[in-house]
Amino acid sequence: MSFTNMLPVSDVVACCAPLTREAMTAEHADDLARSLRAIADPARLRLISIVAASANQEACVCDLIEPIGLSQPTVSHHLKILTDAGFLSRSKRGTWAFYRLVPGALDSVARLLVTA
Amino acid sequence: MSFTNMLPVSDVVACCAPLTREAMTAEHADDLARSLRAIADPARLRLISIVAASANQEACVCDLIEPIGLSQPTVSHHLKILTDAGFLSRSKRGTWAFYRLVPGALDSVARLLVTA
DNA sequence: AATGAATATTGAGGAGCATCAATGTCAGTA
DNA sequence: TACTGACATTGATGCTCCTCAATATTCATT
Repeated sequence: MSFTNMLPVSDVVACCAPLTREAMTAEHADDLARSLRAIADPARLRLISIVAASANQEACVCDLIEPIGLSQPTVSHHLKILTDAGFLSRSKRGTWAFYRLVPGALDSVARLLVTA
Repeated sequence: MSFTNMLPVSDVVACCAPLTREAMTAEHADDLARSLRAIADPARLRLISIVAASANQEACVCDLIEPIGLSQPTVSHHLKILTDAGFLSRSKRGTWAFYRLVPGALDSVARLLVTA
């Protein structure tokens, strides 16, 4: 996945009618597809899920590697994709990196899918 | 995309708490990711959009090729993916194939994404 | 400074996917 | 039966992406 020209969800869904209201433009379709691709992966869905279900709605990478069952570089890779896409935010404290959900990001995408 | 073991959205989302309520299982993540991958493509998003915005909420392939701007086999390919995933239904009348939205399919996915 | 721990980045291999040209299938028609 | 039109399938090509090993970076501790 090339994440040059990645723009966060909040921009993608700032405007615009839901998917089924009127024929969408090619550009709008590209943007929404980019956001959807970021969450269309089982490892990333589980990362989101674990982060959301964690105490304080945040988790550090060290807490995510074992439950996900992938290598540390791969987990970091997925976290970067989710962060670049605007679904997660990152804050570093000491040597640890903590990730948390960006409020409303998932809901924005969900709103675009909903029918009427 | 291998569509062996493809199961429609309705089954994927029959049960289960939204993504952020509790840590999801690997199987559930796989299923949801499969559904999301089906719509995480600009051409397929536009197909859904055009079908939904058409008169009677249905459109035949011949009406879709020109606005999408891809070859006829490619459009058929995308329509098959959306149909297998449970987002579109197909009905053949004469030599024409008409596609329409499966009611509630998109909403089911949207419900899983929504936060709390 | 040197060491160790947590995370990120790089590079590579292999699987998956979008696309098209060519061909196949099937219904309607002459 | 032959032919035409609408759509589906097959096969090939090139690109995208997931994954890991190896390496780099960054921060705290000694």
